[in-house]
Amino acid sequence: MSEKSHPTPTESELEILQLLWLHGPSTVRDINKILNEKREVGYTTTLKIMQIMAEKNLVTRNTEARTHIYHAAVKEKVTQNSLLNKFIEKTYRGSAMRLVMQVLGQQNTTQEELEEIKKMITSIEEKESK
Amino acid sequence: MSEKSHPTPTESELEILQLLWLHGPSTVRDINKILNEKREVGYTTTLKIMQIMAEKNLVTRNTEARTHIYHAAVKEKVTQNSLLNKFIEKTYRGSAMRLVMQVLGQQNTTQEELEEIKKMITSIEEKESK
DNA sequence: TGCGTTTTACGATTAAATTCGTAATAACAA
DNA sequence: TTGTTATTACGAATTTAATCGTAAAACGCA
Repeated sequence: MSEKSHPTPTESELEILQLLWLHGPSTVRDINKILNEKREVGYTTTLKIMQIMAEKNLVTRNTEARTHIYHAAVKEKVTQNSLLNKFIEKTYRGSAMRLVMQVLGQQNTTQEELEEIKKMITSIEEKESK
Repeated sequence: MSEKSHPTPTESELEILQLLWLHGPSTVRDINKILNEKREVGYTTTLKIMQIMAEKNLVTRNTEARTHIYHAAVKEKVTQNSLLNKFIEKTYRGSAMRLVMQVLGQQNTTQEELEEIKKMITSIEEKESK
C-alpha cells in the first residue's frame, strides 16, 4: 500500500478535470461559469460533483478560506491512459492497432502530423532494436 | 431523410453487438451462453437488453419462428467510428493526434505493426499530394 | 392429452450518475 | 447593526442503464 486510490472519473467528472488541467486550480464558481458557456448547469450541481470528486480523491481542495480552491489530484496522461485502455478493450476488442488504423484512415491528418507520427515510430524502432 | 436512426449503444449493448459481429446472427440463448463464460448474467437480463436493442434499431430480429434470431443492424466500423469520435472529444479534447501519440507511446507495438502503420501513412500521403 | 421445458413479454426493482432545492453559515455593504 | 449575497453541506428527486421475477404462450414428448 502506498498511494491514495483514484477511481476512474465518470463523464461529468472528466469534464471538470479537463478544465482543472487546462486552467489550473479553480473554484466551483470558475468551473460552473465555464460549463455554462456550453450548456445550462446549476451551481449546486457543479458543487456537488466537485465534492464527490474530493471524496474520491480525484481532486484536493484548500478549505482554509471560505471559498474552496480545487486542484486536480490525478494526472491528465495517467487518467487518459486508463480510459484509453478501457475504451480499446470494449470498443476494439483489445486491439490498439485497429484503433490507430481507424483514426488514421478516418480523420484528415495533416502532413505535419504525419511527420510527427513518423518520428515517433522511428524513435520506437530505435528503442526496440537495442 | 432515409435510414433508420441508430443511437449509440450503451456498454452492455456494445458487448452484445461485438458478439453478433463476431459470430453472426444469434439467439438470446447463444449470446447469453457466451456472456456467462465471463460472468454470471441472467437469461432474462440478456433478453431484455436485446429487446431494447431491437426497439432502438441496433438489431433486427426474425420472429417467424418461436425462437427469435437477432442480427446486428449497425456496422462495426460505423459504430466504432462514432464511439471513437465521442471518446476523442471527451478524453482528448478533440485531438485525435494526441490519442495516436499516446497509444504508440504506451502500448508495445511490434515491428510488423509499425510497418503497417508506415504503409498506411504512405498511402495517405499519396492521396493528399494529389 | 397432459406435463415439463423453453421462450417471449412485461413490469418492477436496483444501482449509479446527475441534478437540484433548502438550510446554515460566512462575507459584505449600506 | 441589519439586510443582501455568496458559499458550502446535505439530502432528496430524477434519470438512465442494468437486472431480474413472473406469467403467458409455444413447443416437445411420453
